[in-house]
Amino acid sequence: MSDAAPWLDDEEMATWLAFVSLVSRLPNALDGQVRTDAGLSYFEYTVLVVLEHAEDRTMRMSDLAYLANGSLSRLSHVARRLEKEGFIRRFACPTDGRSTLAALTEDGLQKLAEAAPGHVKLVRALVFDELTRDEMRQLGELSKRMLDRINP
Amino acid sequence: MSDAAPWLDDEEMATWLAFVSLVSRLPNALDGQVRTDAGLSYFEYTVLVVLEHAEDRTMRMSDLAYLANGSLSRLSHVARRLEKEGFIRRFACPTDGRSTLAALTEDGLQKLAEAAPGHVKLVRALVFDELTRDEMRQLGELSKRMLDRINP
DNA sequence: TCCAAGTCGTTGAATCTTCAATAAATACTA
DNA sequence: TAGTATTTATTGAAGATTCAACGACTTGGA
Repeated sequence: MSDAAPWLDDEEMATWLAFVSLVSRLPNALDGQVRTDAGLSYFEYTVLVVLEHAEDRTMRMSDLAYLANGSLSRLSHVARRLEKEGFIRRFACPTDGRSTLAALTEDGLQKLAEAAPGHVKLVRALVFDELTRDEMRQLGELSKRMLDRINP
Repeated sequence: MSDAAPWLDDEEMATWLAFVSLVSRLPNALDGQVRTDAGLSYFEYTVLVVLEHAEDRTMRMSDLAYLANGSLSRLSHVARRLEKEGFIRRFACPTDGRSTLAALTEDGLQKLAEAAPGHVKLVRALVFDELTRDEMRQLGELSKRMLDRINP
């Protein structure tokens, strides 16, 4: 902590204000759509989407939490709710007694179908319709680099 | 809602996965630093920063909520905590009886000083150190455009 | 002026998330 | 192999956020 970082200059500050505002507001926008269309939070929706693309639509809780961008504890609480509603089921992992596997049910798959079209439409409207192909690639590139900094 | 949006192609999907992951994780990273350095949530910190830059370090609750990227209700709850701790004070607006003004106190200013250096350092480490000048400008540009889509 | 409609902020209840503690199983090491 | 350290997941309590309802005030039009 000994070395002080220089403060942001005007251009950096303008960039930061816009970017941090985007980062704060985009999740709310996504959440609102999914909640309206399917009665799920965006995190719950993400959990179901990740499971949908997993092999056998099944995944370890730890891995699911990581891919859904949430903590294991958060997932555990949410999984209880999702299981209670019948969208997923949980069972012990046969090869590692510590692990729990979560699987998407048919009801969960159907729930996804309710939210997905509206979600794609919103993502297009808010993000992709605004970008050229090159800008889109660049956004992905920059995002990956920043992510690498965030993750250990 | 009649027209269906085409699903994302591979490049779009890869971009979206990275971007949405970033958007989900960056707030947590920022929150952790501010919480460690000053015992504030990132939203609380943002509220103080916005006030710091306001005229007379004073601002209407509504405007403050907007600029801090939160709902008015959220701000109202947080303002109670911040006021209790002595970092801000609230008083009736003299020109509009409906409004409340919030002002940063000396203690609040000092609290900011505890968190700011670490915050700049982290923002640099996670975002700006990773980008060239042109990429930085581009990120700001794209962020602004997406924000315009989100806001009404 | 008076009333209806709109704006501004707060509040309490319900919901969600985090944090720390715990339990159970596996991996490592001497 | 015994003992310790790690990994995995869940839980309950504390804290934070959202939502809907409310009260107080202002604005605009009849």
